[in-house]
Amino acid sequence: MNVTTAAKRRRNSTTRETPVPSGSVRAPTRERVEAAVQRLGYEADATARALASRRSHTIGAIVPTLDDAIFAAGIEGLQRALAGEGYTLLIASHEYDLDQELAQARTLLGRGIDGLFLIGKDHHPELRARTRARGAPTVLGWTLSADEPSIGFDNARAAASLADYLWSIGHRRIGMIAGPTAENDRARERLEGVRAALARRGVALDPRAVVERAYGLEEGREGMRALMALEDRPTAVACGKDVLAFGALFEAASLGLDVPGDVSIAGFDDLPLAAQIGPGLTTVGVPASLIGARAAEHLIRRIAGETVATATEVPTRLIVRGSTAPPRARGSGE
Amino acid sequence: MNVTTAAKRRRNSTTRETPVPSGSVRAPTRERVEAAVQRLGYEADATARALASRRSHTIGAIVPTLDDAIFAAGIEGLQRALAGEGYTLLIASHEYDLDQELAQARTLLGRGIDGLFLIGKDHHPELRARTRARGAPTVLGWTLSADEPSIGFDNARAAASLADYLWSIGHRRIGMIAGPTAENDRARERLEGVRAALARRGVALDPRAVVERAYGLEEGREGMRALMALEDRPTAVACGKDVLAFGALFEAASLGLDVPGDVSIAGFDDLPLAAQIGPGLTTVGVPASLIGARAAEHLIRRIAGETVATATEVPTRLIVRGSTAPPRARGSGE
DNA sequence: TTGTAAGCGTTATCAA
DNA sequence: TTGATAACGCTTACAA
Repeated sequence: MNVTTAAKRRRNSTTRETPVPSGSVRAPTRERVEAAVQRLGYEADATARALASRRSHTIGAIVPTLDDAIFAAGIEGLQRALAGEGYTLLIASHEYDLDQELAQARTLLGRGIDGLFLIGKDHHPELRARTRARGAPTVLGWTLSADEPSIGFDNARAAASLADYLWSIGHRRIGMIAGPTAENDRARERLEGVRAALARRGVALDPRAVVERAYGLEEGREGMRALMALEDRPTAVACGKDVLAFGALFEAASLGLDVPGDVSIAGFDDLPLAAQIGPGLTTVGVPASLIGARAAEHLIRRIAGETVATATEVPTRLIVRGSTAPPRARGSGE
Repeated sequence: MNVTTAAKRRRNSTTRETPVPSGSVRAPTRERVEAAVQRLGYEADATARALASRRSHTIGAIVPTLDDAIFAAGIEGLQRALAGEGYTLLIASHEYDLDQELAQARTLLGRGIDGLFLIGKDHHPELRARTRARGAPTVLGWTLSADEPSIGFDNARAAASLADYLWSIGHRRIGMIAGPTAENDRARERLEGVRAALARRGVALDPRAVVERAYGLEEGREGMRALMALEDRPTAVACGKDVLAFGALFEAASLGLDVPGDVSIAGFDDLPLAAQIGPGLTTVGVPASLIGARAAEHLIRRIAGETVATATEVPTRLIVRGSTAPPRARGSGE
C-alpha cells in the first residue's frame, strides 16, 4: 500500500538535503506534494531508502567506553555535527578490548553504516580489511596517523610537553601513572613521549617509577600509593589521563602529602573538573568535542566523494594550574 | 548478483538468533550452507533484512546530554545489554530541549528503530503519537510513570529521603540548588520531594533559599554563592545533581566555609567522584547502568511480543558521607 | 518536467 | 525439507 507517487518524492523534513534536484519540479507540483506530505504525515522510510540508495545516512562510532567523560564529550560533538547534516549515529563500546571492537565493527558495518569513527590506531588486524571491503570511509580519532585518515593530535608530543614543563621547573625524579599500554597506542605514546622528553634532557625515566593502571579514580589512587612507597620517591607524577590524576590527588591528600609542596601531579585531558578541583590540575587540554565535530565533517565529505586531508590536527595545550610547582630544594623537606 | 540461495539462508554470525527454525533443515544441507558462507565471507545485509522483515534490530535512545556522566553510564549499560542480544544502538541528544528531542525522535523512528529509550516523562506532546504511529515500543528511563512503560525510581521520594535525613540530623534552614525545572520532570520532582518532606515536618522550604541552575560545576558554584549570600543562610544545601553539589563544595571552599562544619551539602546521583572528593559527598545513589540494562531487556521483550511490567523500579539509596553533619548549635559560630 | 519500471538483498508465503 | 516467487518502500535510469 504505497503513498501517492507525488508524496513519495518528498523526504524526511528533519534533514536538509533536497530530495529532488532543485528546479527539476515546478512550484505548483512541489506545493501539491508538500501539502500531501503534511496531510498524510508522510515520513520516508529510511530503511527502504538505504537499501535502494546504498546509503544509510548513518555513521558508526566505536569508543573504548562512554564512562570516560572525554569520550562522551567526543561522541556528543560527533552526534551534534552529524544531526546537523541529517546523519544519525550508531554507537558501540568495547572496554579496551580489540577483539570486541572488531565484533562491534562487523555488526555496525553489517548495518550499512556510511562511515566509521574509531579511537586511536591500535585495532584488530582484520578490522581494516573489513572496512575496506564494505567500502566505508573510516577515520581514527584521538591520534594522528601517517597512513590512515585521522583527526587528533600527537600523543607523544603532547605528553612530552608536559614532561618538558616538569623538567623546566626543576623536577628530575619524575614518575608516571600510565594507562594500560597493551592494545592502546594513546597510552603507549604518552608514556613514550614522557620518556623521550626526559631522555632528551639527559634524565632517565626510572622503570620503577612507572606504573600502569586501568583508567579510574581508584586505580589512580593505587598507582600513586605505589609511587609514593618508593624509597626514592618521584617529586612529580605525570598521569596518562585526568581520572588517574584525580585519583592521585586524592591519594596524596590521604597520605598527608601536600600538592604541589611535597609532590607535583599532572594529568591529561583537562576535564571540567580539572579547573575546579583542589589545587587545580596541571594537564594537557584535549578538544574532545572538536575531534568529534571534525570527524563528522571529514566523513561526510568523504562519503560525498570529496578529497579531504588525511590527517587533521586539533590543538592541545599545556594548562598549568596549582598541582605542579618546583620541587623542594634537595635535602630540605621530608 | 545474488549469493547462492543456500548461502542466503544463513545470517550474520555475530548475532545469536537462529536464522532458520532449528530442525527445518537437515544437517548436510546446513553444513553445505555454512561452508559456502565461510568461503564467500558472506554477511547478511541488515539493510535489506530490515526492509523485508520490518525489524531493524536497532534501538534508539535519546538523552538530554552525554556530557553528564550519569547518562553516559546509562547509555553504556543499555548498549552493552543490547549488544549481547544482537541489537545495535542509535543515539541522539537534545540538550534539554523537547522540540529538539521530538525532531531527533522523528529521525530515529524514520530510521526504523524497533524500540525507543527516552529519559523522564516530560516530552513534546506530539512525541507519543509519533511513537505510537510507528508502533515502536517506548520506555521511559529515570522515572516511574503510571501510564507509560518506565524503568526508574520515584524522584520525589528519593529527594524526600535526603531532606528527611537533613531534617533528622537537625537542619531546619535548608536550601536547594535545583536543576532547571521547566520541561524536566526529574528536576521538578526532586525539588517538590524536598519541599514536601520538609512540609511534612512542619518546616517550609523558603523560596528565597531555592535557586535553579543549569547542570554544571560552574552553575553549582554560582548557586552556592547565591545561597550563602542570603542573610539567613541555610545550614544545609540539597542539590538536584552531583555536579551541582561538587560545584557547591568547591564554592564553599573558596568562600572559606567548612563543610560540613559551616554548611552541609548533599547531591544526587552518586557519581564515582562523590566517594572520593573532599569530605565525601552525601548523595542519593542512582543505578544508571542498571536502568540501561533493564531498558534493553524490557524493549527486547516487548518487541518479541511478550507482556512486561509497565513500571520497573530500580533501587536508589541514601548514601551518607562526610559532607553532611548536624548544624552548629544555634547562636554559636559565625 | 513527469511518469514508469526495474532493481536493492532480504523475508515470507506457498508449492512441490 | 526444499525451491520459487512475491513483496518490503525506496532510488535510479529512462522514456514520454
